[in-house]
Amino acid sequence: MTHHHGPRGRHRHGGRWLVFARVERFAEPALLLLLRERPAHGYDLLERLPELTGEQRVEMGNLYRLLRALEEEGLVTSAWDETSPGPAKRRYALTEHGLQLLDQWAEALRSSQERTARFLQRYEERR
Amino acid sequence: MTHHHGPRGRHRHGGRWLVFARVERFAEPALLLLLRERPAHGYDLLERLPELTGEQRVEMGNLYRLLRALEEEGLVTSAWDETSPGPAKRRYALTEHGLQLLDQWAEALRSSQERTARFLQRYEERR
DNA sequence: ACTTACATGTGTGTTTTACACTTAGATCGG
DNA sequence: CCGATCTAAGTGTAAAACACACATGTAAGT
Repeated sequence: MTHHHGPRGRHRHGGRWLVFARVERFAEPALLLLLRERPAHGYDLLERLPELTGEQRVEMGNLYRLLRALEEEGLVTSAWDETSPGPAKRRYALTEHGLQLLDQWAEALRSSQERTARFLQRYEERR
Repeated sequence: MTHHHGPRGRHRHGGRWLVFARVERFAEPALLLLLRERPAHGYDLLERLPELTGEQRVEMGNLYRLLRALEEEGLVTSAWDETSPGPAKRRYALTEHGLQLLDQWAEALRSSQERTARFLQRYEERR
């Protein structure tokens, strides 16, 4: 049974297109920001991400993979949380490098805001 | 010789990350907007796109494919321009559907602006 | 005993983007 | 005339980003 996905940023729904206009890799700066506020484990981050990404829920499989990738790059560290009860939790914390990358993201997002603002201005100009 | 691509939205450069924070599929609304202003052919659009996307040049191979995809979806129409001299030009024009999709994009981009603004606000809060 | 919530993952297909390359008409310098 | 360069439109393909399905185990509630 082959899947039939539409384009990623655009989905047909009730005869019209739904467009999302997401920033690529936005889950990354979102994670870094949440982790700057306080260390947390994956499931916790998964639940708090929509505060930043909008209603759109980040796919959990990819989230865990992303966290491990960030760790490989030295942007976060992790350790099993032995203290708390329940299923084993891997607790992530931001590193100095991760903090720096977050700063870069913030700058890039400000540029993105300006680009989009210019687009919208030009869109409004002659319509 | 194997290629070595880094992550798409992030590239190492001189010891630090360069982050771009691009909106996914942004070339699409950019094309639609340019075509709303006046019909044009691919190469022309290629040169004018950076006005909207920033310095980042849109990859030409993908641009031509995107234009044909837009046509298949009925968002633009095209015809060979017989009149003008030089290499054959395929002239693209926006359709009513394309105009509607552009409107959807504009709305989505406004939402994106708000999301990003919220992110940046939260980023600035406690730093 | 069964279901639900918490928690962390793997497998894999699709879409989007990056990079390399091709073809062909026209124009310009030597 | 010959080669380089600009204009114009593509193809091929690999990597990266993302979506969807599924697996595994703990704990709590009913």
